[in-house]
Amino acid sequence: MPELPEVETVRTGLASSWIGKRIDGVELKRDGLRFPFPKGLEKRISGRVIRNVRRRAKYLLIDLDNSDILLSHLGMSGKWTLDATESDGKHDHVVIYLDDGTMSVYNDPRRFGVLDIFNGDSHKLLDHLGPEPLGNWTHEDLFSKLRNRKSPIKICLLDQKVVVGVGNIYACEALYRSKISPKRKACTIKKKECKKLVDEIKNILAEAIRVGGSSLRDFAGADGALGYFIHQFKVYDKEGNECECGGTIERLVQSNRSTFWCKSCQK
DNA sequence: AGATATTCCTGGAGGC
DNA sequence: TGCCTCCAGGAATATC
Repeated sequence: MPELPEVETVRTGLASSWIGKRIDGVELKRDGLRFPFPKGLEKRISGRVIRNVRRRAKYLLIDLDNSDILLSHLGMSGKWTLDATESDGKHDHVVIYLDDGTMSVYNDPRRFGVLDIFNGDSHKLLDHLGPEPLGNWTHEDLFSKLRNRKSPIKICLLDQKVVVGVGNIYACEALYRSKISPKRKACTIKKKECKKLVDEIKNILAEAIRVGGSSLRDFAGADGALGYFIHQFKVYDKEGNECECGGTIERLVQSNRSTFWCKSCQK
């Protein structure tokens, strides 16, 4: 379940392995993932040199030397394996051959991922995205986005127009740290609470990136598979556990998604 | 425009 | 053992 920190960690891994390499060939083992692969993708990227690997929200952006940009989203179960030794796994969908003789394999059992290519600064999947939480995102910005929203704060945090990169896990954890109930209508969150929430979102994402970065070697695994790592969570998937305040962690369903929280200390 | 439900997909867990 | 159902996740899409 890659959220922003996991994607950022994958970006670091891909960058260190890919930048400066030329793509000698590409093999697509199916028609597409969540969307069909663009027509002529193999021809379009073969021979190109990778200039940079960037991230926007949970999207990986791979800059090629002809200013084309390859876009990769891991969906929920996507994984890049660098320096792979084989590429015939059940859910291996894309193989990229680099000029150093290595093979990078994209594996994704659930196929919620995306692989696309575009040129210019506009892409349908990127155009509507909200602010990066680790950029100069402020509590004033969050406050103004929430002021007319009647849905629960938890749901708004998952809305990529409000802020990007925060998924189900970090939304739960950030609300817990901020002592804000996930059920609160977003428009009732005070400016001071937005400040706390923004601070905690920045904190937990930065912490997770640090953990991912420092454990990149282990996290990458012996086979070089970049996926997601296990972070220490306080409430996520901890239903029934005792909270530090003495209360009990509970699970509730909001818009068909699990929310974990402590009724005693989140108000 | 905002809110809500549905959709994609597979694997793992739990029930019987 | 095997089947069935449910659940997890991101985010576009459709519908109200």
